[in-house]
Amino acid sequence: MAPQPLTAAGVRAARRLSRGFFQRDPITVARALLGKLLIRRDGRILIAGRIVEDEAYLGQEDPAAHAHAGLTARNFVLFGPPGHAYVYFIYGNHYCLNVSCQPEGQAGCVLFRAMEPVFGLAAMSRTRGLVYSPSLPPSQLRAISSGPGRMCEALGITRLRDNNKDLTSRESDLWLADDGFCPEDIVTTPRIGITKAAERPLRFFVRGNPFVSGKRIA
DNA sequence: TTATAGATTGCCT
DNA sequence: GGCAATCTATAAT
Repeated sequence: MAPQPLTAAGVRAARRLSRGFFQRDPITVARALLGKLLIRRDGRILIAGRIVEDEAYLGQEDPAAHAHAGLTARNFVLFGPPGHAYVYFIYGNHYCLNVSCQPEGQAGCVLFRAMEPVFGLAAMSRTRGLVYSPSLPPSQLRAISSGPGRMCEALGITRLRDNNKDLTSRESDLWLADDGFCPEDIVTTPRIGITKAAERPLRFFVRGNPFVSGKRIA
């Protein structure tokens, strides 16, 4: 299945999500974020993807969450105001993007795991070191942004550039937006790639969407 | 000060 | 399917 592309006008018309959207518990926010657009503006270049997979990480009571250790120099964004980007470097190679949830002082976030590229596919592919053509097979289109590290690379997300950025600010070059799209069916599974609290059903994805990471399920 | 595991990916057999 | 790459936070000397 090929991605469902948007026009530049379609991307610009989408309404930016406000702080109140993120000022809720991570499970509610994670579910609500599926189908929303993640948009980057790089000068005159616009890049956008539709969120199709994410995971909720709770506060200090969640052993798998970075907030579990309490407030540190690395995770301070999680304890700050909602709607801010928490970016960390993992395995010496990749960045992962989260958005902070809950009122200020309360930790919690959503990890973005995969998006369906909808605008700027050539630019994303270039950043990913891939060669783009509209007629690529699904397996190669998936490689653009299915996976937390791949998504970040496609959007040019780094810790230096984006950590602690307010994604709800009008000036931000990275934001989330609602274009009215609503996923029909959401699947819930355990989170991926963790060992602690690995049984908790806190991963969510759009059923049947080919850009969800990992093996094809449901 | 040194060791190790980690919210991953891509290349190898 | 297996495993190396390669940085950082945190635990262990």
